[in-house]
Amino acid sequence: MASLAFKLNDHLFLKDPQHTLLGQNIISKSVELIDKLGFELFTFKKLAFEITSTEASIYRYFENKHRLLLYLVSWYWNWIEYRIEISTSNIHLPEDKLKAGLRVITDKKSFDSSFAFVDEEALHRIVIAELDKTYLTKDVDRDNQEGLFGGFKSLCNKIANLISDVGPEYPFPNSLASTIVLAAKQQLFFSSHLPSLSSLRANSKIHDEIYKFIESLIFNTIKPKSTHA
Amino acid sequence: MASLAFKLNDHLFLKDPQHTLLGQNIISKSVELIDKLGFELFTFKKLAFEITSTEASIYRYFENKHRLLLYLVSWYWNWIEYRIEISTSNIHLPEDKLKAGLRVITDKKSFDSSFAFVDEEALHRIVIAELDKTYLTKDVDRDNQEGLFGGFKSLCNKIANLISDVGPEYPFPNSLASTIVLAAKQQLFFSSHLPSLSSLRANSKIHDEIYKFIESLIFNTIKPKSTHA
DNA sequence: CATTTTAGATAGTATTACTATTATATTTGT
DNA sequence: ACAAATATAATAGTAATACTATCTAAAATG
Repeated sequence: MASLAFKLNDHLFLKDPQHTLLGQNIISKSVELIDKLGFELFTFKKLAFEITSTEASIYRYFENKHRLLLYLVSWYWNWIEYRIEISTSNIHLPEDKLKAGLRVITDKKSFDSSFAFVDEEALHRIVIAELDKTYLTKDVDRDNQEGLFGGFKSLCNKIANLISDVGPEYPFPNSLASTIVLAAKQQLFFSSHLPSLSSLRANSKIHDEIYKFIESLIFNTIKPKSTHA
Repeated sequence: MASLAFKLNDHLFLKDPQHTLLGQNIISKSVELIDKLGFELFTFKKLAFEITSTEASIYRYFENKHRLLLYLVSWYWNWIEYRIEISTSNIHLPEDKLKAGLRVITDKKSFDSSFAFVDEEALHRIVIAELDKTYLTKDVDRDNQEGLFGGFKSLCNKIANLISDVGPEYPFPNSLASTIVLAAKQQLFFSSHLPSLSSLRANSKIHDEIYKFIESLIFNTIKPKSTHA
């Protein structure tokens, strides 16, 4: 089994955790722990205990727990973009390319054996619950300058391009791209926790329902059929 | 000047802050302070210092700082809904009613003299930056049972109804409503902090731009023109 | 084999998010 | 007008958090 690694922005970590055993333990156990406790109750001390190491050792890899979260989230977006690349590479019709991309975004996430020490299902739940905390801080602008949101920006930009290929005249491709990427995760959350904020039911078909919601949103918006009808 | 008050869910507070001077000071100064420091760095100790009172006194009004945030956000959504009611009450055409509602959501927020001790402009910034923290917690389900998200749910429901009045056959009114309410604030944030995630420029016309983006999204989605063209 | 790198052990600090208790104002009902 | 209830202030205390610092041992590397 080939084990791949993403090249993430240097500022996300002090020492690249992908290269050492301790680093890989930090990643895999922090995913499990943040998923279980939520980011607020997650601490380096608890993580250290779980991997039978010490706080000080973890601080050698990550400046603080916010950077660790940024690292995980960034890894997630790299993974999504990589999956979109795979699933759109042999499609040529712009409409179908966009649809394939939307499928990746709205699909259920499950373990990807190319990345042995990451539980993608848990990581997806973390992104749903904690993504906004990565950029809704007083440090956004500084963090952005350091390139810490590169993964998310790159993915949204990719979707924006797919949108523009379908509807070159549509004036807001970037806004639409970020809106639907966020809407996909919001609707998943709402459907199971605040159901009155969603028209979708949290059952086995939920991912397909979200896809339909997003598809109708995008295609009707970028190619209002009346224009050429 | 008539001073109005909203009837907010009892569980949001221990003692209603609208009824006492100290309570009003807590509200008005916490808005200023959370806006300035961000929710993480905001503490009851700092707030107590600002209003020359004590931590213990503030704890008599609010169980903890999360409930205070929920209170402020809830107040905000009540205010928005109230403004939508005013601006749509004398409109009869469903399309125009929906448009008027969208205007309220996307418009620049400024001080409303009916509520003397609340700075709505600052409160709007708080909602943009901190809303997600109100429900993206491990306590969502419990908080939801207590009715703490009533304000947001009620507003989204109102928008969903306006949507259904325009397009009765559209299958996802609630999802669309929550999506656009959140998109409006996200785009405002992105346009000034992560501009590559938005097609809109953060200048004096930003609110009008956001309106156009949202309007095209909604109207094309709920009434795809081809259907009857 | 020497040296750099990596990790573990231990200790310490300011701050946070509370809880508890007591004392003193202020308001209210009669 | 006065007692009783309520509201607030003052003070103290606690477990936990998010770090920082230093020193030593082990392991990888050249």
